[in-house]
Amino acid sequence: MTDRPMRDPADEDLTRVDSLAHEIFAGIANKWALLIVNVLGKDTLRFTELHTRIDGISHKMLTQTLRHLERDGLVDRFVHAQIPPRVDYHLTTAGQELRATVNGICGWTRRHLDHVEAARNRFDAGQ
Amino acid sequence: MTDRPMRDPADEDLTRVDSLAHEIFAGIANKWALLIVNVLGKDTLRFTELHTRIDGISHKMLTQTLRHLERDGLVDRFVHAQIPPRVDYHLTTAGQELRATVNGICGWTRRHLDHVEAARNRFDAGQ
DNA sequence: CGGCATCCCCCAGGATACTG
DNA sequence: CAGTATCCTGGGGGATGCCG
Repeated sequence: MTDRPMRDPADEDLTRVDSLAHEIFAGIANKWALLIVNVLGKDTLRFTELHTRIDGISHKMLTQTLRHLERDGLVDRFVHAQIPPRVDYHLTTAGQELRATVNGICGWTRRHLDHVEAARNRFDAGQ
Repeated sequence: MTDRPMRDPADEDLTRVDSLAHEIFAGIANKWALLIVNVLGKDTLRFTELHTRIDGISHKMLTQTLRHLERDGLVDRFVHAQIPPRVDYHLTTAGQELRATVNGICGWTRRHLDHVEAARNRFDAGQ
């Protein structure tokens, strides 16, 4: 938004709010984006399929997040010229690479359900 | 909030909004939580150190997110009985495990700065 | 079916200030 | 220095409706 040209890529840092790196990171580090990347996996899914597979996401957020991922080159969008419309989504190579590490977080979550639950009980017990 | 007892761990699914897995995942899948985990790394840092290392985070969000991570058993909190107060934060074993994959996302971001920038230019060019 | 625009509400989260 | 509490605003995000 503000004009801030000629930024040296070397000083791009995730922890600098005004850096490109931080901005890209922030756009990905939210549950809907990560879930979409995870659910897409290696598949090619159409809009409605994603919508049904990702419980709780609104029509609007799905569209919006998919646009964002497409713009950042994580998702390819294929529009079939037919009625009714059919639009397919697929992870790009870069998207696939991200998916690999996102799956790590998903896996971690599933493996630590009990750990977290126990920690919460302990924490809540001591106020 | 709603009483939903006796949930079979087997049907815990990240994509079910009312599942424990989704709730835990959602609490972690946001930029501040991930950045804190990343910045903490293997170090032991006090509140102020975190605050200065993570540009842009407010006092309130840092406290709040640290509490959340502590409650979920990702962060250990050490309060030194002294004046002025000194509070140290350190990743638990579970936190370290998560950090490994979070670093993957951070690394991915840094490696794909150019890719994303180019994709954005292409996207914006075609409207 | 999928996209986009509109309306609108709620709360995430920033700013500020007071304690121990 | 660290934590908690209060206030207040912006925009995230849901609901709805209309197009191609």
